[in-house]
Amino acid sequence: MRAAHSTRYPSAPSVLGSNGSGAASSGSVCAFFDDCIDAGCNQLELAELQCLVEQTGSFRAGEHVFRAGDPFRAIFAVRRGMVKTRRIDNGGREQVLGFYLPGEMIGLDAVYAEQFSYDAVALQTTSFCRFPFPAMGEFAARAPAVQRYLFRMLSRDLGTASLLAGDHAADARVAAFLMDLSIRYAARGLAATRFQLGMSRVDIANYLRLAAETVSRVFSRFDSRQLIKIDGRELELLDQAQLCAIGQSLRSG
Amino acid sequence: MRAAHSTRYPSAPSVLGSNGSGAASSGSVCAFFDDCIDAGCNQLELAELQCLVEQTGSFRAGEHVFRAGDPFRAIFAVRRGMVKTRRIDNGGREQVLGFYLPGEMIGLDAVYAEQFSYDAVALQTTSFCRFPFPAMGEFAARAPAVQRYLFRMLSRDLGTASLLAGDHAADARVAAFLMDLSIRYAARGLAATRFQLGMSRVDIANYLRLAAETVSRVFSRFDSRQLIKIDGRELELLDQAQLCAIGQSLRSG
DNA sequence: CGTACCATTGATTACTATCAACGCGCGTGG
DNA sequence: CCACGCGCGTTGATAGTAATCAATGGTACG
Repeated sequence: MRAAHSTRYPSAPSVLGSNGSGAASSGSVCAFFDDCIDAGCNQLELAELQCLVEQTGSFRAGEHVFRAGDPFRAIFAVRRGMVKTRRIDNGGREQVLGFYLPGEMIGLDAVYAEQFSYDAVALQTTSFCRFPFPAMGEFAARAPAVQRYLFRMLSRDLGTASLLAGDHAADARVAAFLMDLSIRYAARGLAATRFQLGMSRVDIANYLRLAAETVSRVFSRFDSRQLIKIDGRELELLDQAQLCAIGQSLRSG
Repeated sequence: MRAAHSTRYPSAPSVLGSNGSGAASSGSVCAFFDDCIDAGCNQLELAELQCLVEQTGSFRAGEHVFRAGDPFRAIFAVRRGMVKTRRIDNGGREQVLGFYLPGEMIGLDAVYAEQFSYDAVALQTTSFCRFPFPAMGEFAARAPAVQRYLFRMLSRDLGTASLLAGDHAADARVAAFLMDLSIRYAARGLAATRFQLGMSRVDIANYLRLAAETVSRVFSRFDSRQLIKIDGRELELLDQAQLCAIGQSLRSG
């Protein structure tokens, strides 16, 4: 499987410490730095990037980080907490577009647009690194590696979107969803087999285009099959191989 | 990939000569030129762009334009015919990702990647404009308008992908699909209420994540409801307003 | 002229949405 | 302090919809 959000990010944390700034915790704080290093940013560029970034205060659960229609002024990278992005369709119904874990970036696709096309809502107490524009854009224009990186992230999101859209089996979607989370946690050096899924069943269901009851039932089924152990939002993955298999099979063998 | 791509754009689309014509896009051959004009490319840049483009020979139905894994060397814009993009998942099943009409561009998301992530297959006899890289990339780097345009197209694709992913009602998906086609034909100045859908029911079904039989049934239902008139692959839209409504309503009112 | 492939239609099955009821934890306010 | 409401999560019963299996006719192509 491709793993929706993830692939690259090796567990390359402390590389940043090289240019002074106190070593950021064990898990890296921000995808941007890591990936910039991978992408070949030189030290000068990296230092410049570091000067650009700001830290936001924290948002509480339910608070908007930005709304659809807000002018685009910055990219956000989650430092702590969790965020969902969503859109409200013409019928007034919410459509959850994605979840963002610590270290992941939101708002990339608005880089060259004038405004955001969706809401970002904190699911827990959440804080960010903020990369302001147009300063950031100018920087990117001068640093090809950054430019390329932005593009690649965009392309990646594009592939991701169509991923969950694909299969229709509820089991498959949920399994793929769990494995995706696991992989993304692992990519940041966080616990990948035992973690809190920070969002409600309703949000998961909406994201996967299922009914909340169905999600709940699938969880129960997986639990009784010893594939996972779930208690409220506390999750443990017991058989990743099989989950992965379920996630891929629509109906084949 | 055979075919003689050597010519230098002989029958240049008349739209290009529009120093002040304003003829706009009535039957323009290639989206790139039109949109570049909209995006504010100056004449110098436009002329340069024209030098870069090549024409490909034609591909027959079933032939590959490129395959997943092929090194990325160019963006393709459909001149005539139709193309589907697809991916083969680990189970060996085909997943249709999209269809491309005359004037539309394929391969954008590979701009800064090293290789294509999906196959492109001609559904009919199809020919292309070909924008070679890295020449094109260097050009884009020098022309901010082009750069912005590429990004915007990428973002647009991203939004589109999640569009069809959303709802689950077969009627809604098919209706949205038809309206999407219609709008895209209209955008290129082609007949928008009466056209040939160039792909098989199987491809449509795969794209919409439905069974082929279901697509067939929905067509029949729409036909008997006087929403469309369909005979084989010849389609006429009789009630676009209602189709649009069906396409958006999942279950609201 | 036969062999695929495509499209349509019918019968049956399987899955998931929906409706409904219940328990739980939490914050507010009486 | 406790009652209450509210959002969340689980589970059961039911119904609707689309997948699947199956059969048929049309058409393009060698």
